[in-house]
Amino acid sequence: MKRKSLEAAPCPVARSLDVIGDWWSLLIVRDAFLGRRRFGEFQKSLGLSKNILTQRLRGLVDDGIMTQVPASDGSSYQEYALTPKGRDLHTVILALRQWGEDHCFDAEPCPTALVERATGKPVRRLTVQAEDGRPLGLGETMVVAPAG
Amino acid sequence: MKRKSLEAAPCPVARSLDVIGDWWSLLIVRDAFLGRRRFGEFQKSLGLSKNILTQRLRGLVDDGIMTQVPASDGSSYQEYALTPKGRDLHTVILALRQWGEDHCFDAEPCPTALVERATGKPVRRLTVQAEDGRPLGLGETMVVAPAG
DNA sequence: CCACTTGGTTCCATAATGCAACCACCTGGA
DNA sequence: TCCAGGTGGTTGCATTATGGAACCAAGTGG
Repeated sequence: MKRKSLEAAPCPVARSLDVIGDWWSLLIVRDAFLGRRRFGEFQKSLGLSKNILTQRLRGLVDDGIMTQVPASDGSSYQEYALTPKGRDLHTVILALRQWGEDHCFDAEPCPTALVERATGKPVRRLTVQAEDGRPLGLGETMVVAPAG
Repeated sequence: MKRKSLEAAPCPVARSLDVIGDWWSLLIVRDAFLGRRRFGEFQKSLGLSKNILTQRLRGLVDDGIMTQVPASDGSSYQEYALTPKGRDLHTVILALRQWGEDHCFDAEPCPTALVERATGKPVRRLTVQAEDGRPLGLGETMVVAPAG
């Protein structure tokens, strides 16, 4: 009776969620985007227990999303850094961020924003677009099996 | 010792994950995008047990992501349909899809693709962009607190 | 009116989570 | 050099969530 695995599912969404779909992994990745690299930083920031953090970090390393690297401050500790595969989660995190900004702050205003570092201007909103850039609504897309 | 709630977190990513960050909710939403509407359809497609599906659907309805509507075939059963809030998850699902296509099909080719219905051409790749459309790498963005 | 489908609920065993205590190694200062 | 504290974990145990199966009521089709 273990948790159902989706790793063999044909759908890429299911496979992604099988890897990063638990409660903490994406938050750890988000923290890594924010520059956090040390075990203690993640633990303090997320407020999760250390055994769970250990499990999750190990999972992220096993899945090639993060790697352990020597600490940048010269100490003999190790740090966790995103791999290219982990950095590719940027759009996933941004999509979640924009949805949360729109729908999870009913009363209060959302206290943070993602901006371009050079200009300080907010990042452009993600939209589903056709090949040529036309915006596509929900009914204008479909999922197909290319080489049935 | 219940699962830690992130609903009061200041970060919109955390709040999003608090709502849709469990193993099944986003997959149900994905199925809804694919046109599935009935309890039985979700259950057969996802292969999850009915009690869990009941819980998740109830949660999605409570959170305003889906609603129960009278069945479209005239029977007295009910169906589950996405609300506008649920439809806004389209970019989140697409981001997960693209990441999965890139990183979760090492050996085999990914068997499905999201295409524009009218043309059959694949949807454009999501990227993080500046206000004017320039692509932004990971180091070119930062999170700020607008009205500190 | 009766069999079958649909959409659940209930019960129970098992896995995941969270807290706290513990521990080894590293580091910095006296 | 020695020891206090920080870092990065592990272990044990209580509590929750998950998953499977059995059960059940209302709807539906013949």
